[in-house]
Amino acid sequence: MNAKAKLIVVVGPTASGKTSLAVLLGKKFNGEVISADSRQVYKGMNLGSGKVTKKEMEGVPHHLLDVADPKRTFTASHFARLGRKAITGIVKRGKTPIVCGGTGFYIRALVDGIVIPDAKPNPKLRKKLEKMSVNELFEILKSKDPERASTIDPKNPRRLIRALEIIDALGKVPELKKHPLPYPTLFIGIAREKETLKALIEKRLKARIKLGMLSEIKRLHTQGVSWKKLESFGLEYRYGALFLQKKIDKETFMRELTKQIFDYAKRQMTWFRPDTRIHWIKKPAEAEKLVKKFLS
RNA sequence: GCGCAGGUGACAGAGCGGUCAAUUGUACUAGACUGUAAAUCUAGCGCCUUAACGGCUACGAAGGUUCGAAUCCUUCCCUGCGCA
Repeated sequence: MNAKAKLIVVVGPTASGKTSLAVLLGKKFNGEVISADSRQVYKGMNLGSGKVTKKEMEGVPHHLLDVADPKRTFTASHFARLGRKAITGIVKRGKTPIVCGGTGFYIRALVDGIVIPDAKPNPKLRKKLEKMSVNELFEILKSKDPERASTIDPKNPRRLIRALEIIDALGKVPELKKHPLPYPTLFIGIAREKETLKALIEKRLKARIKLGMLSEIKRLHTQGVSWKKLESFGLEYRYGALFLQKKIDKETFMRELTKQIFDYAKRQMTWFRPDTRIHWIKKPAEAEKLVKKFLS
């Protein structure tokens, strides 16, 4: 449609300041933000997921927030579909889409357009397969689709089960294909020293708790989100749920959660680090400069 | 001062003559990622070596016994508990 349309992607570990950078860029460069965060898509999960508030948006429209019900399962596939739609809309309006988030897989699915095999989650089959050992699962996979077996992590039950699920629906796991978005794309990554990040994580966690993060979790539970589900969301929701059920005490809650968030940040970096397209910046001004040049 | 127990890698804690650079947990570090991705999974973790069934230094310290010691003996240092 718009031959001149360009895309900006902001990534970085949790608590690095992506949200405010995206808003800043949105304001300066007439953009709209597409959140790429696997937890912020859920309604009612605000404080625990670090969702931007209306006020913090400063008038910059945000997409892909509150698009899912936490009682149901939302996936990368849904995200890619909705994200694509949102970006098309933004481009049509003559504005610049800014994808911003910490979920590497979602960003890859959306921006690089990896074609996720068209096999819906099959809870019945999953339940059955979950009872088997990794070795058994791997043996079955090897006999049914040796190609996928040769590339898969043979010890990861989740991957194994999904592969078998795809085979159940499609016969075999299709070769990985990509349909990237057709826009020139600038990748910006927020770099943070380990110690700095640690401090930011601690500070942010304390602030969230003060704002009522735990009552938010309690409310979700009251509204019908099971403890089990909340625990599966990880981090704030997992440890918050454990604490509210009195499975852990306050001290353990704080200590473990802080550590887990930091570990998560490291995992995020493992994901982003090898991506050579990313321009790592330390200050918002650097990002501004990059974007200015990129858009001109 | 006497009696008993004990000192092991970042910490906790196994090992009690060879197969031990030393089980395990935690911590730490790195990595993977085809519809759960804040999830799920993997690897490394004394030093040297690209790596090794390779070399070196190691189980409080110093000696000793033995073909061989983290493991046995002696002395010393330190810690805990009991009695003075």
